[in-house]
Amino acid sequence: MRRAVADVSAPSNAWEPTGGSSEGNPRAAEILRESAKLFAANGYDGTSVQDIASAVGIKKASIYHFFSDKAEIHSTIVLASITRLTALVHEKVQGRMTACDKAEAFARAHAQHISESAPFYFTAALGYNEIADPNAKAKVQRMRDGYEETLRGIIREGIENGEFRELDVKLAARAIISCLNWMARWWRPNGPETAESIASNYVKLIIRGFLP
Amino acid sequence: MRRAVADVSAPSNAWEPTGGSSEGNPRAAEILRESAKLFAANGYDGTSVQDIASAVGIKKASIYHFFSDKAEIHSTIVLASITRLTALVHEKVQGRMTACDKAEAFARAHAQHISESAPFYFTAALGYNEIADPNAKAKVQRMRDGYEETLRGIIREGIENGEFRELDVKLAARAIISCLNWMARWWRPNGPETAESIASNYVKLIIRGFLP
DNA sequence: GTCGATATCTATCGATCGGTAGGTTGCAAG
DNA sequence: CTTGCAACCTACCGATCGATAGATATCGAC
Repeated sequence: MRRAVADVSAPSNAWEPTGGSSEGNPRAAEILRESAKLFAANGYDGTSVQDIASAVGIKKASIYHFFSDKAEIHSTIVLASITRLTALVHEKVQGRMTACDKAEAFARAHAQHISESAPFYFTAALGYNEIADPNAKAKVQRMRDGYEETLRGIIREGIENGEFRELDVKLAARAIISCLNWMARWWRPNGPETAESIASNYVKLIIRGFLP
Repeated sequence: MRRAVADVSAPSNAWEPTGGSSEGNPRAAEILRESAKLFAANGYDGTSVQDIASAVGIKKASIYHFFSDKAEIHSTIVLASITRLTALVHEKVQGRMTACDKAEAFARAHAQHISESAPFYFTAALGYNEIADPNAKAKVQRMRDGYEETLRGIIREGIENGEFRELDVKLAARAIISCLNWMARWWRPNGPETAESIASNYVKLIIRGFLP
């Protein structure tokens, strides 16, 4: 069966996916890019290795020269996405900012990743718990936990310095992340609003409920 | 491939799924219940008709006596879920309540549906845009739109009567619904918190940002 | 010019899947 | 006692899928 999951037109990625067998190999990187587009559009099971090969313009067997199996392609994409996401968050959230500004920077970093790497992000967001390989799955889980913990730390900081009232940190972080994650289900690059402005507005709205 | 999507132990449904070929047929209803469990746990493509038949305790071909194909089983489940959800919302949100109370009742109705029909809800929430049949898909889309519009109406009401400040109604409704929908990705019936209390706390937190 | 590594190909396998054809059983109505 | 139909069965088909085996092509190093 071939079911449409998302209609995604991919921008070219400025960053290079790392890890797996793709390290510095342009053809492997191309396979990852095309696979991400197809996974995002049709889902993992809705994408055959033949589909990927056709998109790249090579034969199916050639795929197996670069990746040991289909699952490795998928887990490499998911890992690359979460790696890039956490890197962006660490890059944007730092230094002397208020907790409010940090929370907004956090959301903007997330949104930047969405818009600059939509196919990778959609593949990861919609299928990050569908990873077969236990090692890769554990690594992704650890990175997602660290990512969520970063936001919790920002909120805790805001409570400690009096910017925010006493509140349930876990719930508050989860609310913001839920909004960001759910964007993968409805936001599309060609839509009227940029991902960054939506994410920023989400945080501004929700953070008002954090104030004393 | 068989990938785990969710670990769901299903409570028995108090309500009867309607529509499709299941109308009042206990065996058809059983097929729907078992299918919902499997779809929620392994996804649509991760569930074979043979899996469903085994779970019910009959042979594969017998499934086709009650449903014309696998897609019909799926769309019947999704339709039943969204139908039940909107019915619950209409039942709980009515009469002379403040907009705040209505919003919380809205979220509680959503959460009640999650906890009383977890397999149906997970199947619908994770795969409602994977419906093949255009008619069913349009119907589901219409019901989801109406459901979201109900929440927008509540928020607009709150703005008009002064409970809430002027705010972006679309964004605000989407924030709440994002939190509720994302619960399908992490909340499990056996967890420490009830779906109702989580949903209620989400709304209480976010709604503080709505106040003047 | 030869060798070896990398990249790609053709051809095919075994398994699984959704779905169908057509027979069998059991029971209720006449 | 027979007819008819719902419910279920056995057996099978055609298509597709992920993956493999093994041949070929390209090209830089020596």
